[in-house]
Amino acid sequence: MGHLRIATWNINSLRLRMPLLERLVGELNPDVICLQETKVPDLLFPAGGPAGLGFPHVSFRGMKGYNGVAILSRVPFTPHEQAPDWCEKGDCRHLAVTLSVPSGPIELHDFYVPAGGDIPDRAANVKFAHKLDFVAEATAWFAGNLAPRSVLVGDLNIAPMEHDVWSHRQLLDVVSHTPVEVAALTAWQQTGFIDALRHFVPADEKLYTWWSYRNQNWRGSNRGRRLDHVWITPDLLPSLRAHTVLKDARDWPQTSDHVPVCIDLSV
DNA sequence: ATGGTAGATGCTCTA
Repeated sequence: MGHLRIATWNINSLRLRMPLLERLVGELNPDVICLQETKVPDLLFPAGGPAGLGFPHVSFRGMKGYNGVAILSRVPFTPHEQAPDWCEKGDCRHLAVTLSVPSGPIELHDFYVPAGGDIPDRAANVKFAHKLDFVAEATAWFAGNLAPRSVLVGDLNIAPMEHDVWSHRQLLDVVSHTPVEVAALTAWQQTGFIDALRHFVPADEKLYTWWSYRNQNWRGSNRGRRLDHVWITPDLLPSLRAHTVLKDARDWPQTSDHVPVCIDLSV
């Protein structure tokens, strides 16, 4: 039996941070990398880059300037051709593939959920409405289409638990931790997923994957949030071996405000 | 209460 390490990272511009992607490969040696905010149109995707890093299997969906997701893999996969167009915006926030591993196929979803703007009010802020609608659509879709042996990763832009943020009280009205968002994300997860990171880190322990660019003393003040997630279906729980939150990546030169996260599965 | 930074873009948006 082998192992499969699946990493997820909001890279915040793939072209700018190809050297950091190489560093990620060197430090974590993942078998699969799911990226968000690639910010590169498909025609400009650095096609030879992933193969040069040892990832010959690539799927990507990008657009000019914003959003964009990509899956890079050492193991063969089949891309899903028929993915929902969430909120009918065509805005490149989701990719799915079926990984071919010895124990059988694993379905992998890579999501970049809308950030939602600054005002946590659906009526006053169309970006917040979009975020809630996106999560509701995803919830409905997974309620009817969740496959066995599924892994869902990505920047979900919601920190659901009290200790997923530096101050539960102070962030209750801050987009990413409002009760309505938490309820929405919880409903999505409850379509059939286990929170793989919290399997390892107790609920009363702080766990963050993002620290704002606006706080240069990010480690000292440690005002982080857990916006990046790894969910698995219960049938994969016996295979779940380890997790990593690569916090030191937040100190890499010209890095993303998110850090890479990964899990190890026995396959 | 405010503003702080970053990336892509092109005289501003998104995060």
